[in-house]
Amino acid sequence: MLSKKTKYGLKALTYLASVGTREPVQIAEIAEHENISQKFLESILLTLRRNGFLGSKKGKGGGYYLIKEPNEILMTSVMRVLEGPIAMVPCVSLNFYEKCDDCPDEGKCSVHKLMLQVRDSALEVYRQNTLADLIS
Amino acid sequence: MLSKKTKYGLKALTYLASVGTREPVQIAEIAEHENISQKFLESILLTLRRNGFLGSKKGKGGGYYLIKEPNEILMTSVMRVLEGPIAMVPCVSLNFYEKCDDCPDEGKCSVHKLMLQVRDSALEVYRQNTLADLIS
DNA sequence: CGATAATCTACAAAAACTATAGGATAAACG
DNA sequence: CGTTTATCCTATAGTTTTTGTAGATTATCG
Repeated sequence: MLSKKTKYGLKALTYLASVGTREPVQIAEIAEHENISQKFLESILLTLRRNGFLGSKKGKGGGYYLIKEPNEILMTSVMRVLEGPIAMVPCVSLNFYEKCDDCPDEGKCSVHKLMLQVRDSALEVYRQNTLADLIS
Repeated sequence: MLSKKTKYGLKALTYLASVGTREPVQIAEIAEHENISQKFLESILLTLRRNGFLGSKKGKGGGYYLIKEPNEILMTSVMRVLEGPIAMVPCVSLNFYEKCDDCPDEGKCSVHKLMLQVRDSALEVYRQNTLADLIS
């Protein structure tokens, strides 16, 4: 299942992209427009900022804004930051590889074999989509 | 992330398929061979049986065995039973559709748009793989 | 300065996952 | 029969992850 964190994060990014301008948008405005708990959204926007997707401005007239063009924001990187590894198993992860304790030979592991294909197909989708592609 | 339940369930199915015969295989043997907690595996095999993948036999010489040919067991059905819906969001699920509370218009939702593609690509992988394909 | 809005840490509630316990049931076998 | 074997079944406990909430702090604007 997709976490609410990812869902809300994606919606927030989409909203910021759809606004068009680079003017800061307040958390409250995003939260209200997308029906998200403001405090929860707050923490999500914070991680998006720390990972280079958003800029922020404090105080009156402050808020969050996109740092890059929507068509430069790949879903691969967004998903990795919000949802974590794209692979469903660490042993097929490109960026977060880890060997399974229980598995003596990855080459013969059915789970490995299947999840490798799932990872590749998901990766292709995320690579083909930028934030710009998700705006209707 | 793939749950351990799914991982272990897949491994158990693979093991039963690789054995080849339709002779019952004891839980203990599967658990030992695949490095799985026996008691946990027990509950997993039970749900696989209840969902029509396995047959079982009690008492001496008992155990679990495949009911169908490995090439007739599609990963779509295995994954749905073990892991749940293939879609990452209920609003793009074929078998478990549910509308989002927070989303006024699915057609305009960026999450919906992206997850629809992810579902389709995952579905294609699962449809192309039977249990027989996962045996090396 | 006073109001506004993001920042940050810590923590709490809820849900999901990963098992474990222990008896019930059924089959095989002598 | 009765004993042994192995699955069946329910309940529950422990852990981790998710989903938030609280409250004080810091920066900015006018």
